[in-house]
Amino acid sequence: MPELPEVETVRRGLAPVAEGAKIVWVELRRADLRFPFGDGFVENLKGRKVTSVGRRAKYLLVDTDSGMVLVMHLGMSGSFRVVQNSEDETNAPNGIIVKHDHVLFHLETKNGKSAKVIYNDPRRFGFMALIERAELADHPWFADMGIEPTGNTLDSAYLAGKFHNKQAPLKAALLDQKMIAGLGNIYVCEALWRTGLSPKRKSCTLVTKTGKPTAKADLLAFHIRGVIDEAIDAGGSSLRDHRQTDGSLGYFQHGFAVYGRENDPCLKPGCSGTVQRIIQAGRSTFYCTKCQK
DNA sequence: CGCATCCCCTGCCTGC
DNA sequence: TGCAGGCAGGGGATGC
Repeated sequence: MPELPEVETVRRGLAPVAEGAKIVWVELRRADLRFPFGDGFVENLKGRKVTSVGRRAKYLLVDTDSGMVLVMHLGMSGSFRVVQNSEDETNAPNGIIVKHDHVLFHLETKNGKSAKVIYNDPRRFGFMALIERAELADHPWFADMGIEPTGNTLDSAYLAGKFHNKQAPLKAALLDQKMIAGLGNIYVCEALWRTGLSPKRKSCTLVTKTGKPTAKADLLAFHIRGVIDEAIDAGGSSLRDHRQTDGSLGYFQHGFAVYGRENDPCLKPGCSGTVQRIIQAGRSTFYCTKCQK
């Protein structure tokens, strides 16, 4: 599921339960996800208090009172669900565990109630690690990371700086987390459609000879922020059966203009084009060849 | 260095 | 019905 809006939705679901809670114990149901959990993963979390639940790009950052941060990435298929003590395992015939539940965080919330936060990940492309807060910025996962596509930090001047002399197609450049951190396949396709830019176009064509952003670069920055903000407001997108931490569904997938709409008519008013699917860097790109140039 | 290709893993959908 | 093939929202390693 997770691009930035989905991870942010997860963060907002976990924060009310986890912030201020004590981690009573952590149950690993296998030795690794994508990577091993690392030495001392369980021991260093046990008995600690969660001070905040944050996010950077597609990473969840759970700060604890030991000064260590629980860093979690959902990969392609990771999800969390929260089980409160009122819906205990005694109510379920086979307990609360379902297939691909890999990690259980047993919490005592700030209200003194017990709760479990359960990580499920069929494909196991997700990962978790404990990192010292002071070392986080220099960690390889974060050191070269680009800016967030939310708020007002992303503008055309930033894009111009990154795209100057860049030969890579726009699709590849926008997926590169070193440029903008948090964009994924869906929202790159949607932002390019909104802007009327071809995903195959060379990135440097949005920069003038003197290094200034073109009008299209202005528009692209505007639409990247817009699509991300709208998706967050919609609770993210629920593809297949992915759900939020409380089991509810996001609904931004109903707002896709091109993603997953191969051979369907372009939705741009006045455009008679058809949405095409091509493969770029091994992944599907959806776009309208008529209005995206 | 920049860019393209392939891979990690499991599940689901399609077509034969 | 069964099975093979293709596809999936992420990121990293490799090779040119």
